[in-house]
Amino acid sequence: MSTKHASTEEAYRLMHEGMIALSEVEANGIRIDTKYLKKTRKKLQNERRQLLEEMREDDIYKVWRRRYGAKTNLGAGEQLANILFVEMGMGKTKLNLRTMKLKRDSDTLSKIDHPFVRKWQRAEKLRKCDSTFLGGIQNETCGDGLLHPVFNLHIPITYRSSSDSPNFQNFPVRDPEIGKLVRESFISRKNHQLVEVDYGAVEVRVAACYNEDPALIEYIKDPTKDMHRDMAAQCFMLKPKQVSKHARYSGKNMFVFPQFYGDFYAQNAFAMWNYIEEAKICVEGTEKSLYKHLKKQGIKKLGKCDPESQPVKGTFEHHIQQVERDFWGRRFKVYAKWKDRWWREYQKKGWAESFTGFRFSGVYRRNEIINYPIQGAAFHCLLWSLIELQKELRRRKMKTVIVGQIHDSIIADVHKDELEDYLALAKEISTKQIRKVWKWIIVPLEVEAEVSPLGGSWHDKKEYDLESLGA
DNA sequence: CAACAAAGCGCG
DNA sequence: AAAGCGCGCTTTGTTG
Repeated sequence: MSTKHASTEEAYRLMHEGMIALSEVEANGIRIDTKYLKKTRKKLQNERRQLLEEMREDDIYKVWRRRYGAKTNLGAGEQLANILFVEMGMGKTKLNLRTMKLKRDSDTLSKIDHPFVRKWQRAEKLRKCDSTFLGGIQNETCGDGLLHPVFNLHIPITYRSSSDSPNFQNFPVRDPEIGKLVRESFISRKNHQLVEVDYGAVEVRVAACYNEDPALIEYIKDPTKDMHRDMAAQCFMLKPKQVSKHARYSGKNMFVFPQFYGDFYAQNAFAMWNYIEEAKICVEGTEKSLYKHLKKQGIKKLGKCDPESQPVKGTFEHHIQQVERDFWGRRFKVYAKWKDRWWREYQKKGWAESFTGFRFSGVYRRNEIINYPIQGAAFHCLLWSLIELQKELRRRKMKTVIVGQIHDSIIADVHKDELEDYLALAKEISTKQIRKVWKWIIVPLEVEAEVSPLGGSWHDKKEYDLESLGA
């Protein structure tokens, strides 16, 4: 391997300075709309109460009541599973043989077509939103309206960070409705606006630094190429032009990323099939569902997706197996070789080391020892940038404060007169300066920015064109 | 009553 | 051969 690695001393220094920088972030705090919290929690609780009332009118509730009597609890998933799967024999689920409990996660329940189950799922979603997120924020917000989430560097075995009290790193965003409800709680200080700067595909870029796969590097360097679109096209047997936004999303999050993290075809096929069935994904520019399109291409069924049995020809599972074979055997074969080499080296030495000088020693599984140094080093790019950005804000006596960090993004409360300076600075540090210090970064880095309007909330953030900043 | 484990789910 | 990973938080249900 190259000599471009950081030393253990440098790794220590990064942790030391990182912890100091993050403690400043923590001290800064993020402003909370406490009135909005109160109002919204009440609203959620009312809607949930309404749903529970309606559920008590359903015949399923009668069965529930007969089975559980005074112990009946409409919030207990275990009870629900027993009612649906044992008492009423609706649908199928799996039994955990160790604990003898029935599975009742949202994928399982979604397959049961009944209004009672829909209401139950909705009620649970509202409860999680209310108690974990809004409640968590409310309980930790100080009298001055500032929230000070804690950031840790000494906990994750990957050498990433974690956050608690409350966890600032898992506020909803994928579900638009819940994301809005929660993120409207976060507002800017007076004359400030919330700004989120995040690295684009930093894990993939850092992975490319380790494996030096020419095909992967080409995808990163050539802006006209799009790996996720291409993989979606291959998975769904489309031309690249026929790949819709949703199809690309599926290719990215249900094939490419899981594959990079060591998942395997059966799980990918299962997830993608469910997604196109439920979300009714179409061939781009037409009304034709992907489901139908695949049927026309000779793929009529999903397949068993059981790791024990070989996939049957003509199933989606079999097709995705072929795509996987092509992915590692042809497209990214240098990456595949690197993974084998990395694993063998680790088995020989008993440890592996990240580019950033952090050592992973102890017992790891194959996927872990391959992923952690990538995941860790990707976060260290963010941490390094945060440290330097913080230093520069202080040096320039700026009013802008960094208020949070989410693995590959930095959230700041930026003074209205400092917006352009801040964005230019953040971009310069995190894409240019870092590469002068860490020579192991052999591919370009990119950042994207989202800015919320003055007086707006974290939810109101809009894409900001960094190109418009000029040199 | 407190302490704990398990399940589930939010994010990257 | 194996078949993603890491976190934090809440609720339920059990145990002592």
